[in-house]
Amino acid sequence: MPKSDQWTMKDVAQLAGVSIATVSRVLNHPEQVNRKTIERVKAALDSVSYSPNGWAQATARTGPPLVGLVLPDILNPFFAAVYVGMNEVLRAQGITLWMADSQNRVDYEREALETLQRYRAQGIVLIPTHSSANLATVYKMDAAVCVVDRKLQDNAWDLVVIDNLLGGRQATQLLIDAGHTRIAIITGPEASTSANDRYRGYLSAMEQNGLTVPEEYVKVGDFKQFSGFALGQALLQLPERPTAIFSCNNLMTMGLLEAIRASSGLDLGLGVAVVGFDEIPIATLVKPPLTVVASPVKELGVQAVRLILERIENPEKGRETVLLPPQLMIRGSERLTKSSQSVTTSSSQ
Amino acid sequence: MPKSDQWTMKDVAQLAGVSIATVSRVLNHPEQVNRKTIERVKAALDSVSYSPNGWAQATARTGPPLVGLVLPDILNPFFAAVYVGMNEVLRAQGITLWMADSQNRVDYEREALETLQRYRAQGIVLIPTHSSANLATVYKMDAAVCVVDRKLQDNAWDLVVIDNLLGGRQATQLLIDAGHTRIAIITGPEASTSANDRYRGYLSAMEQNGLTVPEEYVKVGDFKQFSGFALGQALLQLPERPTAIFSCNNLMTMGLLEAIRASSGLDLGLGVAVVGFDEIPIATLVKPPLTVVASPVKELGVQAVRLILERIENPEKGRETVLLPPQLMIRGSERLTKSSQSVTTSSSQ
DNA sequence: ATGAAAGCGCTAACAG
DNA sequence: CTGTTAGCGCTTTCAT
Repeated sequence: MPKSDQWTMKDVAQLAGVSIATVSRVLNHPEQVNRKTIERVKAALDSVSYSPNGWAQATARTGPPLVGLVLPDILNPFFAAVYVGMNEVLRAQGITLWMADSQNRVDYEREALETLQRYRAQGIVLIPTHSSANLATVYKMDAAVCVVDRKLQDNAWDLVVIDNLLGGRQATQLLIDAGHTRIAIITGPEASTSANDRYRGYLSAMEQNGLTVPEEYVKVGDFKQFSGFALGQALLQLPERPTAIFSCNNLMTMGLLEAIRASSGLDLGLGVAVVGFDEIPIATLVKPPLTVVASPVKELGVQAVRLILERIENPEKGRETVLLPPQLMIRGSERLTKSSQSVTTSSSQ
Repeated sequence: MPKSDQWTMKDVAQLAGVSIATVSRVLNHPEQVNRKTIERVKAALDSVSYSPNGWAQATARTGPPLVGLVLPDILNPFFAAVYVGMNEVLRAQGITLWMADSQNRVDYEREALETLQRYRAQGIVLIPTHSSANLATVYKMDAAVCVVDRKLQDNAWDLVVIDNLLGGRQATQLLIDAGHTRIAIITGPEASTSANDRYRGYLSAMEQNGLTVPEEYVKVGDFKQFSGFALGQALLQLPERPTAIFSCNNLMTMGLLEAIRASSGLDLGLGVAVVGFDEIPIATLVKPPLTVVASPVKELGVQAVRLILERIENPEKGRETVLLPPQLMIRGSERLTKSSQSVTTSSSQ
């Protein structure tokens, strides 16, 4: 319900019978103003429920503290958690956080970065969509930049990532320790460094244990639920079916579970074991509960903000990389249940 | 990597040997400028990779198109989907979307609203945390306001909501049709109008079918996962245990499933049936797949933006309410499986 | 303690 | 076509 147009300081000044400077003072430095004048101005102020024009304020001062977050998909709870982590510490500092969803598109990502540049953001946290597409744009940023979760090709900025190599290795080792030898992997897009690292961790653990990795055991997904489903089905239909699958992100794990559920003669823990990367909300709801390599997601945001704030403070500070160790949540899905031999018969009745 | 401070139009003008106005022109109305001058200015422009100061632009013009979204919890995919829906249509219009997470706190919500007011947002989409706490603040908004998903006490603004009454009725009827008579509900906080409507829908369906609702069958949760878990456990331990439970939102349904899973002698479809409100990502992954009353979530955002844009166009337009019908996703969890009689014995071995 | 005035970086008439 | 000029709404000297 827009009222008459917006009130300016000039209006208020006129109302209170003072100069515009005085109004500004009661707003920003009340201690410099006579108590009685304050009263009068305040009365005028909320008689029109005055609200300062943020844009004008910003030009007159240096521009307000603003930090931006550009992420690939807000529907992914992983990324949403980064927002939450950042927001918690920024709010305490009185800094505004602006989030943009690039929808995994490099052009949207570039737009978002340019917007942040236009508004002179002091800091930018970027979860890149692609490891090199927007490199040039990022170079031009006048803000403190911190890259999160996925590496850029040029490692010139502060960085906060999960130790994906370690995580991939741990997940795989978990399966090996559970007695599996035929272990498949559903990894992410080649452009994703996290996916690559997890994959490399997998390879390293396999090799270290003298296990072979048949080509058809390596499926490259796109980190979305459907690819987990489709590739999961493909794996389950192999003649030499893997007994364990390592799924490289939350959404694909969901899809994989769906595929397993849809398969005849198989079930989680019955004929096929699973370890996923990333916590998923249903991990404790499936049977057996799902073992995952969980990322300290909110912590990613918290650390990113810390680095940003430090760099705003001291722009000359050396580049820093924070490697957050993943957390093993061992819940049971990494092993087959006793009855797994009888699967085919028991479920076909 | 902040470079020397930021370049202004004045600098560029000087570099190109033209007036500041000319620079502004090549940026905004190039057709009014000599081709050769354009070249020269453009050269200067990107020799310093100039980026206009958005704040200054905003004061000089009317202020750029800006629409805000204030929601209670971005980690809840339901709300995140509203963001996505809004973003899709706003991006097409070249309007910037600013999102703030109120974390379900009225004070944070008020802060966010005031920020939007300061930046002269042209439109605000509000998913309220409380039905009355910030009423006064919302009244003062100079923007086109559209309330989404939860009603405010004073129905003075455009509104887009799910038809919760209908949804509650449908969910309950589904259970009744499946043969249940002992039907419990886990509803949401009393302050939430959606929760109330769903609850009323439940009551109405029960009454209409001549079924009684024992007091202990009505549990009031807080829309978070844990309350679903705790209240679910409480229900399952009742002497006169309900055979069906209607859970009133996504998170609590997750908790409820967890409680069922943790219970001895019971399982989904074995002794207890469930219908949930809101789609959840695991709905198709549990066994039997979960029947839900799903909300067209992105559509909430799309409709909200439509109303906002219409009102910006014509502020005098009458208040509008859009009631989106929920969608029944009948998947099986609303009924008990044949073997449900033998549950207690079969699982106690 | 207060007002006048300059300026923040940019846009948009208004003259030539 | 281009430069001069007057704002936009606010903050902040600099006087008084």
